[in-house]
Amino acid sequence: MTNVEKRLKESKSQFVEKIADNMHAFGVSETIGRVLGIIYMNREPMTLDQLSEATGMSKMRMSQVVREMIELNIAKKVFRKGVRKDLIQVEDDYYQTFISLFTSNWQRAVTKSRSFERKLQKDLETIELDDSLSKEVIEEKKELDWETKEWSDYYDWINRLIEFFESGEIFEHVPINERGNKNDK
Amino acid sequence: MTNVEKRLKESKSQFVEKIADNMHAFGVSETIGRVLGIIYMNREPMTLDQLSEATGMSKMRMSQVVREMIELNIAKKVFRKGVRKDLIQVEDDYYQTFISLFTSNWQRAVTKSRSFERKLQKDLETIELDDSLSKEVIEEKKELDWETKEWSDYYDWINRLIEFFESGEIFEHVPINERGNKNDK
DNA sequence: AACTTCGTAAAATATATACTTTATAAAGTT
DNA sequence: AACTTTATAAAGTATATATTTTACGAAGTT
Repeated sequence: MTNVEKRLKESKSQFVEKIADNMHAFGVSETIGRVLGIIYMNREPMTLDQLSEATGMSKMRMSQVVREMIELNIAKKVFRKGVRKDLIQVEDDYYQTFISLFTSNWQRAVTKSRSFERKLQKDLETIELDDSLSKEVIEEKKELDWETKEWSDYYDWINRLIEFFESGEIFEHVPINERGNKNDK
Repeated sequence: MTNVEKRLKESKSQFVEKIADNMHAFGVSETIGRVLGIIYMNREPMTLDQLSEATGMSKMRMSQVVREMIELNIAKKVFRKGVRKDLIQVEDDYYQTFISLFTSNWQRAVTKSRSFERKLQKDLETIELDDSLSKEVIEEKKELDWETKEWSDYYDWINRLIEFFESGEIFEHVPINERGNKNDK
């Protein structure tokens, strides 16, 4: 391997580390970022064995990580005729990866919260107010009712925010700085 | 304490747990969310001692947590005449909290990345291409140059996204579902 | 100046998260 | 049917993150 080749390889691996680091900052495990970076730089889908080889981690761990990535919508399994092993392909658009990472996270939070919300609201509804209660207590009840509604609106907003990102509308208002296509450099 | 009062208190504490849980899902420690919830529900700024009492955690931990919250822009120390202890107040707007949480996180990632980006770009610039190199190697060098620029654009986009959120412009496109003011319920 | 009160740094401990090993089921091959 | 290959579940181990304990300096009080 020539000196230039060595240096390019080194730069490439630094780039992968940068992707890993970036994604880690955005709340997923560093390994997820590293695997994404490795497949991205490879330009071709990869198998669990190849990933295991490339990361130095166990195949089992790769299996776990890939599953997480699929849940996050930043990877998918692809089929190729004659190949028995799973081939994993990743999202190759930085912006889309960013969006998937956050919206799937937000979505999970919304879903989780909804059922709790209903439960709390039901609880509050069954609390009967009568004249024997002090002004302060009645006031507090009202505040809690109000907070619950407010919280519900908040989650509604997050839902609309998710849609705003996933539909791509965000790019109309925060446009990508176009630099031409990868293939006409 | 009457039965109603007990149940209200229970609902209130559940609400705090919900805030904690929600914020945990958004990448900060559960304790940060709990502290925010506690101060929020208290409607008044609180001291480290009060927080320690309310959470059952050490005062030292409260000190650490509050500092993190201040860095995240979701809390601040307020001064009150005659009070020596620090009084901690929190952001009381759900939407603003959401925004601060994410933008400060994104901002940190951008800052961290910028210096690395420059370093990598410099490295790549010093790699000289000459005719002895294969077509593949030259192609690979070009791809890396392209990726570096692409990555730089991506961070630029995140910066503009941060501004889009922090300026409040986001609310023009994903409006809050108005329900009137807290004080006219 | 000696004495408190308060906040936080540094080191030690506990808990949660990331990762590996071992074991097993499903599908493909002989 | 016996034998491989592949993926993943369950349980155990290691590493990272959250939290407490101990200690100390800065500012206020007597």
